[in-house]
Amino acid sequence: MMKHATLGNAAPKLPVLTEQNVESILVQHGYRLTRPRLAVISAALRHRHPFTAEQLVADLGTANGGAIGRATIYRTLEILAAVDVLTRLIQADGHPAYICDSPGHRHHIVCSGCGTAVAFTFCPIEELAPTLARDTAFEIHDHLLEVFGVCPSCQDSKRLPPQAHA
Amino acid sequence: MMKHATLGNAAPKLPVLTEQNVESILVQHGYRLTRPRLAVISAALRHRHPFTAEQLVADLGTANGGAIGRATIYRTLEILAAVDVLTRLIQADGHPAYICDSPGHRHHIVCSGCGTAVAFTFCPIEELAPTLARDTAFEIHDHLLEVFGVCPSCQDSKRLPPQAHA
DNA sequence: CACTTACTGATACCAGGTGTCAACAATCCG
DNA sequence: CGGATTGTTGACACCTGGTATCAGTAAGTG
Repeated sequence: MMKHATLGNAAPKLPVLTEQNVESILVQHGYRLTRPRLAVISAALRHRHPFTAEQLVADLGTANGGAIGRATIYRTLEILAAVDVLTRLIQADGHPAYICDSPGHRHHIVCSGCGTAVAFTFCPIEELAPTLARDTAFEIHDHLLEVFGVCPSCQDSKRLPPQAHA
Repeated sequence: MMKHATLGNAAPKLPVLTEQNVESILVQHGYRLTRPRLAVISAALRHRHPFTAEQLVADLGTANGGAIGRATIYRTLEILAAVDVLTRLIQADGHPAYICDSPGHRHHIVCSGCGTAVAFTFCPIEELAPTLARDTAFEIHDHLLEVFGVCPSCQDSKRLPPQAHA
């Protein structure tokens, strides 16, 4: 068994999501393109690692140079998740974070060291669901799956002589 | 492929966890058996569905008849999870809840209607992990998996004539 | 350009949870 | 059994992450 020699796309060739992509998706869904939303989109896309909502608040919030309200940032993240260009994931410490992705069902493997997340499209629940539904008599509607581990570069830094400067 | 005709134990024959079990497990791990802890254990075991920490606070907290501090309740839940008799799971609405289980790796399928959770021991990540590790070069350490659906009895109530009294 | 309506930001609030610390009480030891 | 020791407790303050409200603002439309 276990014929899935590849995982859909574990690391390579994820289509890049641009600001233009996101903007047109928003318009297609009937959302207005406002200055605060554009700023949130731009900031979210700049992050290559998962980021927390409060990080965006720190970047863009009225407390700092920015002029975007906390509520607006949360609302915009919610919209981006609703149109499927943003994934909300749970980090190893249990706290939520967000990451921009092209639309489509995917899960993430998240590094407990640096937070880097790699998406994969293979979903083991799809094949488990029928058995599970039969055995439990539940109707299955959704699931939550995150994998936690250590990324290659954090593995390397751990292997270094422990005489680190800190 | 897909030879798992059963899921370990999806619904039947879960060994029952008693107060005595939990108490001896705690002692084995070097924890003291205090009056507040016994009360939390007893309250937690009384719940047959997942419960939130704040529910226990409502049941046992100093605000009500009880005399157990909020912090103590949270700390005790943490201990019970550490010795593996309590699972912290995430409900469909994203909020955490707790449920008592005999020790062992398991996941839950949680009803979005009534909150009922059914445990299963089959873990699809175990077989996925090697492929994932190879494809991403991550060291895999842990994972989070919850399945959401509707339990048989909530399916029934939805099927009833929609002239509900509410 | 004016108007409709979605959107914004300030503020207050909530849930869920953690840190601190003096008082307390399980257990150990003799 | 009677302390002493040390893990544990409860009150309290505080924190993160997020939501509700609502008057004011600005996108998009004709």
